[in-house]
Amino acid sequence: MIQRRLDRTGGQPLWKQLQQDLVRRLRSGEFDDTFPGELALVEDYQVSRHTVRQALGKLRADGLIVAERGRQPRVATTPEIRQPMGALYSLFSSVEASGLTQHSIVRALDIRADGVIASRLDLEASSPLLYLERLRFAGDEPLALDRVWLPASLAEPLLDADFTHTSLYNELATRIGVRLDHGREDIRAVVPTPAERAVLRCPPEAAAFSINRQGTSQSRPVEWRHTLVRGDRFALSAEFSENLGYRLTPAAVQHQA
Amino acid sequence: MIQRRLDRTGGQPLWKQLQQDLVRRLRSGEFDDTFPGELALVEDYQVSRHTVRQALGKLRADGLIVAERGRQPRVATTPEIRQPMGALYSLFSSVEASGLTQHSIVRALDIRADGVIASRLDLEASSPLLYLERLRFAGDEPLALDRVWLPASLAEPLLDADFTHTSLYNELATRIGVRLDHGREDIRAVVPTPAERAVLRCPPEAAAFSINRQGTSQSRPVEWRHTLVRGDRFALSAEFSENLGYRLTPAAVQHQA
DNA sequence: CCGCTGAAAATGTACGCACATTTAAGCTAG
DNA sequence: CTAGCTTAAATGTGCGTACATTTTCAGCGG
Repeated sequence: MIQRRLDRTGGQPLWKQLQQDLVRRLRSGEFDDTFPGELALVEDYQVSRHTVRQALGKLRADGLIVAERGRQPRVATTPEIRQPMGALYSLFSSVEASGLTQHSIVRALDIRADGVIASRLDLEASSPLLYLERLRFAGDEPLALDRVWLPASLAEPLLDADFTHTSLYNELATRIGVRLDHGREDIRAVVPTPAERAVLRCPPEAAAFSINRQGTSQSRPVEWRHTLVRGDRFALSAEFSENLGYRLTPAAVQHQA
Repeated sequence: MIQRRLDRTGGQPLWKQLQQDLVRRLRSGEFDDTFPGELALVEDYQVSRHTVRQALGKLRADGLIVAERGRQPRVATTPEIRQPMGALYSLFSSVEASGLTQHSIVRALDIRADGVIASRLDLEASSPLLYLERLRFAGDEPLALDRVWLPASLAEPLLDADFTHTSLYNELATRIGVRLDHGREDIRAVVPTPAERAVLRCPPEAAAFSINRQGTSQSRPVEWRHTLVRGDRFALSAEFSENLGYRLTPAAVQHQA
């Protein structure tokens, strides 16, 4: 094993550097099979076991690894169940879990200006925005009508992207290197308008979720989104406890209306 | 300072005993002015500073105390604002925050049996249940129709409680000593039936949230609840980030329809 | 009386050691 | 070849030490 070096000039605590380096290596998949033991890390990084345990303790507190007596630490199953995206993510992962395939019809993808939306993104009213409107399907049935506005200065490279099968966040991450780390959303129960009902092919007596959402990346507003989700087949599901707080979980999806 | 004793027979780790004792003393209000320093605890409990730090580290991770270099630890302000209750709690606290007063009309409070609900509470189908049905108001307008079932074996003392102004959880905590620590809920968007619409005084074109929820206390199912919330004036609001996960926040309430 | 300085105190970091307890692996006997 | 035992290895607990860094406070001088 290669001896790894840490910065001992006192800029950052050794255990913190070690923790960060382990997180990095862990995310790279290096430890998918086996996680190194404490003594191995002592050897590799040339620090005391005390320091190693301090770093591992933090990783354990974050739920990245699990450790037991006499047994080597292992990478926690479902490493990072971080709820990345909120209610929408929960809904779409519910569909995924139910075995239905998802795809979208792109109804619009262009650059336009909208003063109201721009102000919600902390932009000048005249700022150009990339606008993406999709009708999202779960299986053969429409699931949601999704409209997103992003600053064109940031998102213009996505103009030629194909959004019929890939997610916006995927494209944002891979092509622009922007990852949402914070957001806010409002969820309302509404009755869709006749026009919306026609697009979503809802039965006449169905309600819907209306979700407004602002996503930010490093404190900068990156997206404003409005999604209308059919309420007759999809539900939000959540679990909460003292330790874990409030967590959205994949819900059951009714295949047939 | 009195020397305090810990059990050194190996039943439980010293740091855990210390942690639990400190939590106990902390909750009793003993440390409201000043929290003892590490060295003081070393003296009091006759353990090493390492052990004391291990216990304090846990308290700090739980957010009970805050510590800084060179400064004595202090009891954390707002000790535990844990999101206790999920979507419903969020909705009702939104109303509270908007300045509207809340009260309820108790439509039913009795003991009855319901096989379906009982099975959801992991009880025999014939088990008696305490049933509470309330119409909850925000200001002068109905907000939600709330129906709760609890095991009668547990909740029977609540039969003579007055639920027009106090919350169920309050009564559960003070009169029975049960506090919910875990729960699961489904949130659906629905169109209320004409009967429901009449009770809630909804406009004809309004949708509603239908929330089903099971609450547990120490792994034992304690309540099953169904709440129908008017969707024309109330929304769910949430914030999410990498650090804090998904947190429901009080939303704005529209006073006028 | 105010402000500055320096000492004392407190926590943070880092090292070392020893032993307990549990798991995993290897080895032996049947 | 398998079952059971023994041994090695790994983590958990607990103690000690030393020094760094920061805050607090007392004392001193202006």
